[in-house]
Amino acid sequence: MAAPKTKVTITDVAKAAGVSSSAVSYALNGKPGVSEKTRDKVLKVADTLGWRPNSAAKALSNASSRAIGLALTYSPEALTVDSWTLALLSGMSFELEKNDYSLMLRIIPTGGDMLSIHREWLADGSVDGVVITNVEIGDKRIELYRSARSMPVVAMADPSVTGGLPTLTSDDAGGARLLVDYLHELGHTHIARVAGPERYGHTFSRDRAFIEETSAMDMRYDCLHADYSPEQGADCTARLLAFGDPPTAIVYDSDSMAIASMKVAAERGFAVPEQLSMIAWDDSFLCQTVTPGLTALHRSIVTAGKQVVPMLLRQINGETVGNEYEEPYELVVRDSTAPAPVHAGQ
Amino acid sequence: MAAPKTKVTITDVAKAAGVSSSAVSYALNGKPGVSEKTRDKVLKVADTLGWRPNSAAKALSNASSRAIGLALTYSPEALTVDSWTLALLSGMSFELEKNDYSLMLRIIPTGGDMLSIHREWLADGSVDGVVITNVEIGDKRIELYRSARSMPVVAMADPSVTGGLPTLTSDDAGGARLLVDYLHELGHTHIARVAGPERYGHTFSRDRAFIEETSAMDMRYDCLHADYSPEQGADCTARLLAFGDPPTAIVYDSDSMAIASMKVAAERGFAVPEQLSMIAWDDSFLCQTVTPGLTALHRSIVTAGKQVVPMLLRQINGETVGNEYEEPYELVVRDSTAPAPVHAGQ
DNA sequence: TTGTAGGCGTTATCAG
DNA sequence: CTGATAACGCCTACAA
Repeated sequence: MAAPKTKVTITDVAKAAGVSSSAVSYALNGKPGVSEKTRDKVLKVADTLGWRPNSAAKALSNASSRAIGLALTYSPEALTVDSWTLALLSGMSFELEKNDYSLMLRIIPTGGDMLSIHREWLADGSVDGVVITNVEIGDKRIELYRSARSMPVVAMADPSVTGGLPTLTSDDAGGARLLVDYLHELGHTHIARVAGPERYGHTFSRDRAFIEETSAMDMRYDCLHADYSPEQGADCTARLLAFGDPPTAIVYDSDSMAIASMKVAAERGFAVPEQLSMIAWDDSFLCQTVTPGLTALHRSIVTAGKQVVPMLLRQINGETVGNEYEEPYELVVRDSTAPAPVHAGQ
Repeated sequence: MAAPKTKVTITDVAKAAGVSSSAVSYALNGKPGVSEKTRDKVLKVADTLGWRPNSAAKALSNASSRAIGLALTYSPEALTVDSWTLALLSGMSFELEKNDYSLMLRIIPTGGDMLSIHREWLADGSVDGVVITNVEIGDKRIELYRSARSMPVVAMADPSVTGGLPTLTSDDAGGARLLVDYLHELGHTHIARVAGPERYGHTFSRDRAFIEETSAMDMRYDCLHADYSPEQGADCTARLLAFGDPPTAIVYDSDSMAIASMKVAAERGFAVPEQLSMIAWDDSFLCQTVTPGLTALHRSIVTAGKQVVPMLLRQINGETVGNEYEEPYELVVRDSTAPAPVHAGQ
């Protein structure tokens, strides 16, 4: 077959088929208003001519771009190993492809002007819907979409920070309780956590749940906040272990911080898990491949990505959607956790 | 400020400013043909009205979408930790944002119909340019874009498989030589490699360079091909170590396979690096955080991503671009490599 | 310097 | 069942 010369339009097809352009449009879109015979002819001609709808013209006419937007923040250090982002992209893409939608991805440096991207999307019609992640407390994006009310949105966050926008929530408080209770059962009375950035809503949810649950269990709880980067994770661990009375277990808000910290523990002479238990919040292949295997709080980000898309599509379709919840967290016990060490003299 | 009611168009601005729509267009695009006074007025009105150009209309009118396309393949297992992909996305996004371009990302399952995505892009005008990665030998995409000649493209691959399309190449052969020579100097005479999928052009380049260089150095060289997944990486390692006469050094085509294999080596009783040296092709934070630290062949994928975008933009701009080369590989020696073990009795 | 008119490719309306 | 015709919002000759 010959390469299609240039762009072939619906008018070309109409001309070649000897019908009007509207007949072609009907035929091509499987709509009534055209005879079977004409339809077949048009389809055949369109095929041989290699016609494809022009996306811009379609978008202009329908006021729909068949794309959804995702704007992420880029932290040069932390991103290199961020399995979360990639899993989300995969999950979303899987559902988007099924529905003939594309993903408009924008990644900007941390601290960049993300809000203007959303303003653009809100006004220029280049996306039919938007997913918001890493929602901060008092997040401007929430306010923006809330006041506009014209753009399908799903926020992946705790409902307490999404101001009534459709939300997909992971049970962070439940996860925190799961971890605290597990460590409590192992006899730990002093635990610590290296958390994600304090400004994020999910970090806050976890913070609060940890405090509540440890206090209910009468455990001592220390918490340091980092940016998910291996470096800061390791730093925080070093600080925690330098205490006169260091914790006997540390929970990390990301697998990368946990893994980077294993080396620190080893260097400081803390045997894992005998003297120090370590747990990663969010599981990945790394947790199972590292030695000792890292006990982790598991959830499927891919599944969350798959879940968020239909919520968007339903809105685009004019339906109202409420909040949904991700699969619950699940504790995967490996080799990095053990009963609390018995202090000499106790 | 009040939330902009609905979409505000150029005509609305014209009406509000009391001028014609073309005057508005000129003013907004900074083109001559309008007085300073009018321009200022228009700009002011547009701003207060919250006008933003409609992307579809603009695209239709200019035949330009200000988006570039990237279609990737999704392997549920391998993707979870693929730092390569994310680094590429970051690098590309960084440059794209600077130039006011978006990234159209499509991820499909391995074995899916990627070609039809490209046919779509070629015909529907939804992207102004395309980046092709993981080029296979005899890749249909190359043929497609070569015969169409209408779409700006950059292939990230070896020029030998890109059929004359503009190409960004990493010096895979050079990297291979670097590794072989390094291991040779350490006294290794029998090395192995767990490579990526055989169908990829870059795998082939490495394969050939390894064979040539090891043969020149009079070294024995074994090679197994895997899919970059930790599982297959570990499997291959197990097989290699089960030989009666196992290699004393193994090179992995991805950091994830290398890391997953460290556990296998330990289980089989191979001390790293004393009895077995391990090297990862492509460096990441994981390599330095793991114990022992993994010696790695380093390159900046982020930089490559940054490099590929201008190549595309220049083409979009009508310029002709040739092949370019990524920064050379650099060997980062850590703790997983050592002189070849001396055999008992030698 | 300004405004009018036509085109970009589709979809949708409304006569025939 | 068909085929003009008018949007969609922007750009750009071309006239005034």
